[in-house]
Amino acid sequence: MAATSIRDVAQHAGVSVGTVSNVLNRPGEVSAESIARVNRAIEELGYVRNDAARKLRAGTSTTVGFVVLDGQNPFFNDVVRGAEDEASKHNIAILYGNTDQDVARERLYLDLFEEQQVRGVLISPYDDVHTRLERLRQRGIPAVLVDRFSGDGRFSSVSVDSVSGGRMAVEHLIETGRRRIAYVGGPFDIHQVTDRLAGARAAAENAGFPVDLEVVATTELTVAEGVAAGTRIIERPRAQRPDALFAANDLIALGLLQALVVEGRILVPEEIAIIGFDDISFAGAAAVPLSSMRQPSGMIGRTALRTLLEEANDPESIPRQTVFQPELVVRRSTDPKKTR
Amino acid sequence: MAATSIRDVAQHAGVSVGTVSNVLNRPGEVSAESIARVNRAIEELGYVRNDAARKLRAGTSTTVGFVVLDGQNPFFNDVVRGAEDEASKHNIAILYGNTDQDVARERLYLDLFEEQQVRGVLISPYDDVHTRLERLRQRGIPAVLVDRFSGDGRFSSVSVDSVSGGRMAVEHLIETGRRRIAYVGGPFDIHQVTDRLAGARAAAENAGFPVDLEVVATTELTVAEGVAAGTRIIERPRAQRPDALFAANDLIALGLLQALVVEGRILVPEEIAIIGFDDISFAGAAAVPLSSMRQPSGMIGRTALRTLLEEANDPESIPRQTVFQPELVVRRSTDPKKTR
DNA sequence: AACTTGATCTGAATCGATTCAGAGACATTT
DNA sequence: AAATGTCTCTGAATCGATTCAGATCAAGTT
Repeated sequence: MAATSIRDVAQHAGVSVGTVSNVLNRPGEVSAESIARVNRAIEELGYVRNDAARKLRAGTSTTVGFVVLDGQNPFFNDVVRGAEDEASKHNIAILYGNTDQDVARERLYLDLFEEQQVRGVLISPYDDVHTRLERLRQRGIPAVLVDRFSGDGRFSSVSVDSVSGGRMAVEHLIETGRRRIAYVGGPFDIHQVTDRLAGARAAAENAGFPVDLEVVATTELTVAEGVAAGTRIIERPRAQRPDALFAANDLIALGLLQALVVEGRILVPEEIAIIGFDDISFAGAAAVPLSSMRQPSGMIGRTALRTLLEEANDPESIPRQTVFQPELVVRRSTDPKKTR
Repeated sequence: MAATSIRDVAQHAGVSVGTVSNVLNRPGEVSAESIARVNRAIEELGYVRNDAARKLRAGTSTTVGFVVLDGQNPFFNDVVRGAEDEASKHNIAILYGNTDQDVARERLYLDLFEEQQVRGVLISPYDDVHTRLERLRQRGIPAVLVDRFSGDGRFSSVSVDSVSGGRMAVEHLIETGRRRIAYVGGPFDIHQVTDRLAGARAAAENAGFPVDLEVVATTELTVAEGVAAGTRIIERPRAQRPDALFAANDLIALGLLQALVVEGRILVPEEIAIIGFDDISFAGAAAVPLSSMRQPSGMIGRTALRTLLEEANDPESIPRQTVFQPELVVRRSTDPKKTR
C-alpha cells in the first residue's frame, strides 16, 4: 500500500522523474547537488525500486535461475554456494529449482524461469533439454550447463572430466592390488554415471593384465541405495565378492561403507576397498574415511555464473567449454596405511 | 527480441487483449470457442506470459524468498526441499539466499527480495530482523520464521522445540549412566545453540544427583570445528575428559566422532558417548552411527511455506506459531548394544 | 553580440498484462 | 413491443521505472 514510487521521490526532492532515474542508474550525468537531494528523499521516504517495472521497461533482470539435479547431494549444494557467492557480488539473486531427476519438474522450472525472464539459466540437466534451451536463447536468455559437458558445443558448460575421473579411480584401485572391481551406481540415464563407468572400463582394459569389472546397478544415487547395494554384495559367498568398489558418487559410497563395515563386519579396505566420487565434506568423517575423486565444486559454481553473465552481457559470445580435472584423494578406505 | 506479447496473440486469434487475458486468468468467463482460438494462437506463436508486466499491474508475485542460515548444512537443505515441494504445487518459485551467519548478506537478500516484491519471505534469521520484517510487512510482504520461535509472537513461525530437544538429549545421556557431560557448540549468538544448551542445563540440574555440564565452545557449526573441538578434548589427561558429548548439531557431532574415533582411537560410546542434533541423513553412516535428535525437516519447510501463502492471501490473518517436538534417535554412539 | 558547446534537467512515451466500465447480442419476462 | 437480464467481448487506462528528444543555462569562442 505504501507504494512509494519514483514519482513521489521526484516530487519530494523537487526534481523530475528522469533525474531520479538517472541518479539511480547513471549518477555520472547528474550534478552532485541533485544526487544529494534525491538520495535524501529516498532515505526519508524509504523508497525501494520496483524491480518488476524496471524489468518490464529495461528488459534486463537481476535474477538467475539454477536448476539442480539433486538438491540433497552436498556436492550440488557446494556448487550452488559457489554460484551464489559470485552472484551476490553482482547483486543478483538466484531462483532455485531442484529437479530430482524428474523430467516434469525440469520443464516446470524452465517454464517458470522463462516467465520470470531471468538473466540466464544454470542447469545440471537430466533430460535432453537442448531444444528447450535453444528456445530460451532465442528469447535472449542464455544457459550454461553445469557438471555436464556440452558434447556438440551448442552451449557453454562447466564440468569435470568424469571419464578421466573414473579412469583415475580405477587405476588407483588396480595400483593398490585390486583385481575384482565392482562399479556401483545408477540410473544409467544420468550422464555422470555412464561417464564414470566408461573411464573405469578404460582403466580396466588398459591394465595390461586381466581385471574384472562388474556393474552393480542402483536406482538412485543415495545413501539408502548404497546401503541396499552393499547388502546385496555381502550376501554373496565370500569368494564371489569383489575386492574393491568404485561408487558413482559419495552418497552411494557412504551407503556401501555403512553396509559393509557396520552391518557386514567386513574390513575396509583390507577385504574390500571403496572409493567414491565428489569428495563431499562428509567423506572424511565416514565409518572409514573415504577415498574419493575431488571435484572443485565451489569453483564450478563460480565459473558457471561468471560464464553465464558474460554471455548475458554479450549476445555475440560463442559457447565455451570449461573442463576441470578431478583430483584423487586417498584416505583409509583404499589405503590401510592411512590412519585417516 | 521475439517478444510475443498478449497483443500479438489477440491479433492472431482475432479477439481483444482483454479476452486473451481472461482466457489466461478467468477462463470461466469466456466462451469455449474463444478459449480454443486463443489457446491455438498461444501454441502457434509460442507465447509465454511476461511475469514482470503481470506483477507490475496485478501486484501479486509468484516468487517466494527463502533466506537460509547455513546452506551447507543438510538439515537446511531438507527444509528447503520441503518448502520447494509445496511451492511447486502452487506454481511458485523460490528465490534462494544463503547468509552463512553474515549480517550483511542477510540484509542484502532482504533488500533484494523487497525489490523483487516477492509474495513472502521465509527466513531462518541470524541477526534481529524484526524491524526489517516489520517494514516488509507494511509493504504487503509477509514473513514466516523458520527453525526459530517468534518469542513475542509478532510473526508466524515454524520451529522445533530446541530447549526440550536439549533436555531430552541430556536426559538420555544421564539415563545411560553419564555424569560428566560436555556441550559442544557455538557461536552463542545463534539461538538454536543457546536453546539447546538451556535444555541441557535443565536436564543436568533436574537429575536429582550431581551431573557435570561443561561447555566447549566452537566458532562455527561445522565438521571442521567439530574435529578441532574433539582434538582439544582428547589432548586432555584421560581423567579430565567428559564421558559424554552433546553436540549442538550433527556437523559438530560428526567432527567430534572423527577426532575421537579415527584420530584419538577412543572407544565410542564406551569411553565417551556422543549425541548430535538434526539427524541428518549422514548421521547413520558415520564412523560410529550417531545418535541424534531428529527434526522433521521436510515438514518444517512444507508447513512454513503453507503458512506463508495463507498469510499472503489473507492480510488479516494473525501470526501463528507451529512448534514440532524433536524425537530421540538412539544409535550406537550412545548405546553399545546397538549394532548400528 | 551572436554563436557553439557541454552539462544538466525535463516530461511524455513506452514496456506488456490486467482491469473494468461499457457495448452488443440474444433470451426471457412483463 | 418494451424492459430486463445474461453472457461475452472490447479497448482504454493503469501499474512504475526507463529512455530519449528536446529545453535551459552558463561558459567559452569568434
